Amino acid sequence: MQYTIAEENYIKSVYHLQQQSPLVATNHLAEALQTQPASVTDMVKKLTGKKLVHYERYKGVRLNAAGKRLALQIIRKHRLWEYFLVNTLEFGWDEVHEVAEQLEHVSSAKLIEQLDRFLGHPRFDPHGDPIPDKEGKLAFRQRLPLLDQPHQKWLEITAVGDESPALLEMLGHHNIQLGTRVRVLRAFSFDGSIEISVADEKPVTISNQLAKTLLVKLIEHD
Amino acid sequence: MQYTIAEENYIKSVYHLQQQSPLVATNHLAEALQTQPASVTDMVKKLTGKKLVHYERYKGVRLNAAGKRLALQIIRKHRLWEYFLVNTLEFGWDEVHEVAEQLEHVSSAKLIEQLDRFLGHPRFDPHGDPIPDKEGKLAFRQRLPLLDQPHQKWLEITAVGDESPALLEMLGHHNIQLGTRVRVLRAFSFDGSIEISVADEKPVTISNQLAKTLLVKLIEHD
DNA sequence: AATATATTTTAGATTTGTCTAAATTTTATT
DNA sequence: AATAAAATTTAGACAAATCTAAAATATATT
Repeated sequence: MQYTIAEENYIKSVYHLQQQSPLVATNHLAEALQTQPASVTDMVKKLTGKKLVHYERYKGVRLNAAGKRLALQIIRKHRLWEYFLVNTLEFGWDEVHEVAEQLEHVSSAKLIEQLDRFLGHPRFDPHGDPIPDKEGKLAFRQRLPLLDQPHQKWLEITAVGDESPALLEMLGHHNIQLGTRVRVLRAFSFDGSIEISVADEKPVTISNQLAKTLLVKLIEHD
Repeated sequence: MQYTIAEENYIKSVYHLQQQSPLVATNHLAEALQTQPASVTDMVKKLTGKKLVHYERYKGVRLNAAGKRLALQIIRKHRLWEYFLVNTLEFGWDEVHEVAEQLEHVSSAKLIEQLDRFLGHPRFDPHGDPIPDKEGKLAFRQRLPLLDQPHQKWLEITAVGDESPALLEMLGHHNIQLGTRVRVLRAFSFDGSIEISVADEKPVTISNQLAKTLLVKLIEHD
């Protein structure tokens, strides 16, 4: 079957909100979709009719197996397009979201398979989020807040928790990208900022807020 | 302003139908858009209100300057995407139309400019149709029906008047592509077929129908 | 446990793009 | 020029997705 853009957007939002809690509230969904709760109730009933979600009045919604499959397909398209925009068309990170929101609704299995192939089957998008494969499988990679990491250990930036131009500017300033290696040197209790060394260069101090937004994995030292 | 997909499709259809005659009939548009004449009347009134077309009851529609500009923008997107699908994602000619119909409605000036740049500013799409530039200008190239060409002169295939898999198969069989050079050797009055030499190889006979579908330009012999 | 507050649903309306059937206008035919 | 046929428009209806306001239900507070 084919779904409308509105239906696809609801399914995607339910998926994302379920990462926080397994049952998604009407108001939550309404806020995420920038719409009114009454509209959400209507659409959720429709999606129940189409056997994509499980829903109980006044309780909340969650995706069923078919809904989850669909959500992962849409997310796959979104993230592949983001990868394309950044790596092929030289968009900045912070410019891709809106465009990918549109491209993700283009429906053609061949288009996505060929795009994936052209891009070399990337497993992570430009923000470090995993790109579901054809079967919906997500590659795993640690995404621990830089803030809480042990000192002196080598870490690699794996993802960012925000896609704003402001963050991109900040990272440019500090010479940080996905894949950059850092070490936490010390923490300041005054404002929660931390001192880190970026790519083994001279130390810089970054704010608590930035350190919470950067996600890392622990790496073997070498 | 932003236009809906339906509005864009109407504008594009009016543009194409105007190539045949400057004033487009309601029934003509209805047929092209696979819809009912009554729906066309409604939409045409809406487009008149949005100052994209000039319309007189019972007479017909034509694009005004703004409408033509919009049509060329949409066609630019359509043909750039077709070029991308064929040349980057290795689609066949005959598989691109549907997908490009969807992609052409994605709205992002940067997307199109970067795509155009990535593709190397192509001036003709995979069917030989010109790709409007940013300002809406179309490159000119002769597109004369192969059928009516003088014998013995060197000709180059510049476009095809049809995008079907059947035509693609036919051309594959005869080793003909856009850019291929041919000469008309003789015509048969029995069924209107003609004999041609393809790339100076052994002669082949092609049907009247095929000879009408292939468009050529005259080239300097060398 | 009763009541107040917050959340969610229902009811009824609106917009967009479409439809069918009937009415109108134009074009073609006698 | 009158009439028949074709094309077009109008009128009224419908589905999708949304809205506001009111009603219903759940949760929190005393």
